[in-house]
Amino acid sequence: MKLPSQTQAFVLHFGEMGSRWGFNRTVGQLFALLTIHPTPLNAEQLAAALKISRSNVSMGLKELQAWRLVELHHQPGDRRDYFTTAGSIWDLARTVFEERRKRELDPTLSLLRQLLLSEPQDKQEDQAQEKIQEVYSLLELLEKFANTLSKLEHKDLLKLMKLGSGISKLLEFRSKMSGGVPSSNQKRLP
Amino acid sequence: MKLPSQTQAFVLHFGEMGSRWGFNRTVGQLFALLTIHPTPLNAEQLAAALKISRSNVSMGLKELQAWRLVELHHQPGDRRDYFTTAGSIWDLARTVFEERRKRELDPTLSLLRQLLLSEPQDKQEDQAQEKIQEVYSLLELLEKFANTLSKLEHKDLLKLMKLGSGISKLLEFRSKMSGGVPSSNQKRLP
DNA sequence: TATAATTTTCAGAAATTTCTGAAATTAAGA
DNA sequence: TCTTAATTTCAGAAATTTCTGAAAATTATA
Repeated sequence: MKLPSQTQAFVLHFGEMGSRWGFNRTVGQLFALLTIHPTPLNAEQLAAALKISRSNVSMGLKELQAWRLVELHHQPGDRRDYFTTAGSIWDLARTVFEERRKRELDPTLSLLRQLLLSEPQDKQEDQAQEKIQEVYSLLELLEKFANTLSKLEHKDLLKLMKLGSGISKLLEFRSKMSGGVPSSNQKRLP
Repeated sequence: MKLPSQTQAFVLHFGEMGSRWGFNRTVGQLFALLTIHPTPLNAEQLAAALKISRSNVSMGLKELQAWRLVELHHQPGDRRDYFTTAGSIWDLARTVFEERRKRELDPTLSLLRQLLLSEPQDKQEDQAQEKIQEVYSLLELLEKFANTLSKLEHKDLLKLMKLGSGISKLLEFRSKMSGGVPSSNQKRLP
């Protein structure tokens, strides 16, 4: 497996960035290679192309499956598993976004919820809990917004992302119409 | 420095999550403690409260300064540096968002831009470059959207995040008005 | 059912990251 | 300027994460 130098650079870079995106170097490289390669690859091919051990590939693929980023293929008369990334580039970005939301937000929301249950015993604890409440409210809203974005149809997501500064005008416009476009989350003013 | 158990749990959790959010345990703990504590703290107090070395605190604070998440204070007649987190919870979230965008997106955009400059030498390279172009377009749009969100006024950001499924209705509405609310990024249909 | 091909698991090796203590540096006050 | 307090730096120790090779488990086919 000899990779074109462009592909090589792409794969190595995704390996480097992997740790910033929530996975390790191998997983980053596997993801990049499976994304850029036009056909499905088996574990042996992946190990050869990335010059890493077969077992490391196995673990990496398992991780990518946990992230829902790869899918299995089979060639007739070949019992080895062949892999590609799951869906279009946009599908993949969406999945990464959702999985990261799960891993980066959910555990904290769960802990903060728990901390907010206990009664503060003194002034100091009361102040702390107030701050915790603030952080909680923010993260909860962020989680809801992330979910909204996740559920948006591709067409709408594109439209939204391309709005640029038009967003604020649209929002302003909306409030002028006072309820003309009802939101599911916000009560209409009396 | 004895911390209330709530605070303790909050701080430890942020330490654990730190690595998922782009910093290490110490930085996560420092950030949490400075956020939840009502008054500015000096390095010695931080080291005592978190039971870590003075030098580790120094490095952690340096890192938090690089993230623009802390600010310095001084007490009259005391030459030690006292620290708090910079601004409100929302300010902090915004800063984390911006800094993460820088660290997680910019290096990749820069590399991909570079890869797109070279001429593909064969079919294989051409296919690869096509994929790179797709990834680049997506990330570029994401970067622009992130910037738009960053620049949004707090009031507008809240409004947007609270829209929920109302977003698609608003977007739909907008296209019906064909240019009624001009966007800076999208050409009006002829 | 036995054999062979493939994949997974996992203990420990290797690599990387984080943390500490000692020394160096900076800066304020005497 | 000298002294002392405070902070920073950094080499190496400690902790953590990643990776490998060998063995075990799984799966298909003869």
